[in-house]
Amino acid sequence: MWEAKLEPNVISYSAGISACEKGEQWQRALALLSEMWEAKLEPDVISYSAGISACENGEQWQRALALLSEMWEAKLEPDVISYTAGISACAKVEQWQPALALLSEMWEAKLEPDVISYSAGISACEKGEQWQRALALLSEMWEAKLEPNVISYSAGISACAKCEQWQWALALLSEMWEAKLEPDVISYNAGISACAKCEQWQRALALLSELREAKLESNAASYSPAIVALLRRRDATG
DNA sequence: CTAGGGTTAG
Repeated sequence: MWEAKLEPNVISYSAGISACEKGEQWQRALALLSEMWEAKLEPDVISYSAGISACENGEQWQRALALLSEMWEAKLEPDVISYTAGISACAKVEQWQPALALLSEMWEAKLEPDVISYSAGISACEKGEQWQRALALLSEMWEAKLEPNVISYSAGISACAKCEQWQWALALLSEMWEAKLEPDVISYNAGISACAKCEQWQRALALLSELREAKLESNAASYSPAIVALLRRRDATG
């Protein structure tokens, strides 16, 4: 654009930053942010949030946090989306403590985290194998009148699955029905995975049937854990 | 008109 004597604006730069998604492109994203300052095109909240997401994809969680600080310094108040992107950046690399710290920081900054922020936090707990904390976040959402949705619950069930807490995974599935939230394939698959990991193969198969009865389209992730559980049982029983 | 955030297996 510069070469064509067309001056890019803040939106063009933000789009460019957002395009720096894969692999090592986070460096390019950060370079674009600096370039904006040099060109006196002040990056806005969206440009920075896109930069934070680029850091997430590049697994650069500290740099994501650094961008959030930089925003405060530049008097560009990060919004709910900027923070949520930061939480995801931490989640991606299993940094559940900084992810939860960001959630608290949001409340302190009077930036009310929304359902997406909490779901990202639950996902961070899942990656960091903190199932109790994932459950705590779900309760916290209800208390804050932020109704968890199917995605929040699926993330919670995954956290239970990862930590081999099949009873809690099933409890969350029931809780969804009580809350009139219909579990989707992802919720079921996470539940099947939890049961399968704990050698609860009958329960895994029961969930698989439920999934089919609900006319939800099963996929490879629905069957793999159940098959693994059955194979383990076969090996165990000879 | 054109830009930013959350869920599943192994």
